[in-house]
Amino acid sequence: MDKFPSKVAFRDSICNVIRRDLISGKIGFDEPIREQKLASRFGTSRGPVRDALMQLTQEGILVYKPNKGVRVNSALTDEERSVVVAMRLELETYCIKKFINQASETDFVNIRLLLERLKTACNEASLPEVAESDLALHRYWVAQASPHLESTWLGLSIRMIMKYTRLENFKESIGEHHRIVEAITNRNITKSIYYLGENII
Amino acid sequence: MDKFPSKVAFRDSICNVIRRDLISGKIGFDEPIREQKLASRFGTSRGPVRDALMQLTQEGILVYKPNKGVRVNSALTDEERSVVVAMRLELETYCIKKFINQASETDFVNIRLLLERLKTACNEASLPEVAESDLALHRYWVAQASPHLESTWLGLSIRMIMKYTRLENFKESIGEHHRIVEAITNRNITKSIYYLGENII
DNA sequence: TATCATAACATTGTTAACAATTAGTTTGAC
DNA sequence: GTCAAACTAATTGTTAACAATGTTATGATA
Repeated sequence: MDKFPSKVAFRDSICNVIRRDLISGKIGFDEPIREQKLASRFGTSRGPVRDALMQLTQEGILVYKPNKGVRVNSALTDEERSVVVAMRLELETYCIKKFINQASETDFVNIRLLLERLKTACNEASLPEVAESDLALHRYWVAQASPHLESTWLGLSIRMIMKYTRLENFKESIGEHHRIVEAITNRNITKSIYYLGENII
Repeated sequence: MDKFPSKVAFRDSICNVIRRDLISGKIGFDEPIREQKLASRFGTSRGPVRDALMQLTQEGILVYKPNKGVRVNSALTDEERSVVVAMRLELETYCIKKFINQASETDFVNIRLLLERLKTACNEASLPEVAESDLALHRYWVAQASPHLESTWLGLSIRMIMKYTRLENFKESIGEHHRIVEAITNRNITKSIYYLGENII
């Protein structure tokens, strides 16, 4: 039975676990997802599980059919994915600009920490962990710059990752993010956005 | 006590009603939303209401605080709104292109019907009804072209509307949509997208 | 009167039981 | 042997009760 940090709501924790299972391929496309199974896995009742599934449905990861529960959503087409990429780039570009203008030294410390975490994950070659720390890093400046749009951003990013990860070239990923973080901490907007564009494809 | 078409899930109906209340200003910003109140209004228990609130939270309309429930999310800043506009335009442009290439005569009949509904609403000057039929029209080609991205699109569109409606100039709205629909039924991609860009601002 | 602890209340979080629906399996007529 | 109807099991949908948390009102004390 999985355990959680105490204060976080059940549903969020369940969401995170399911996301990880999806990224790591533990749950296949079009595979049905059973509420009771998850409930016993997490040691809760079906209530919080339903909340979590509802949330992931809205994120576009899962798809819901009345009286038949949820299943993993089918993958985006290549065209759809490129639209999603463009939208995410639009959003994240705005966030990075804003973040660079408003970031404190503490923020820079934090993103360097997140970068370290990503590097570690890459070196350990653990795909779910890489995906998670990749998202966590990007998420940091998004959340700082525009909490309003954080959930929008998350939805886009998850769907991008689920289409095909591109996260298996770990070395590249380290380099790309190192460049981005460096440019940000130098408050160089142009370079930051350029490197971001190279990363988000 | 509000009533629903029988086959639709409770949560979706509740979502729709809340969305309408928000657009029409019935529920103010930062106003708390009580589960029990909604439950008795809809004649259900709190369960389905919670599902609906969860869904709207993920849409970005509501915001959730642990143990304190949900409240209406604060409005986007002007900058954030323009980012959302750009994203929606990106997405909907793709959908219209695709829609024009794949649409059947039935589809054209349907969007003409939806256009009529919008015109009627505009003439009756009922803001919630205008907003709803406006969304319904756009939603049609989005859903046809890319069901995968429908919920993404909805989230963006709702947040746009909530910032400020721009829907009070009913006459303009009729004209704009008339031009879009005409261009689409002529399968003229260039014009369709041009008029779309004039409409989504 | 101002302040703080405490008790009443209101609201959300969780659970388990029950209802409704769907999926699967057996039965039986032909 | 095949198909359909009836039955059974599995799953989701809904509900009401209870637990945990947050909010407000009360009252004693200084």
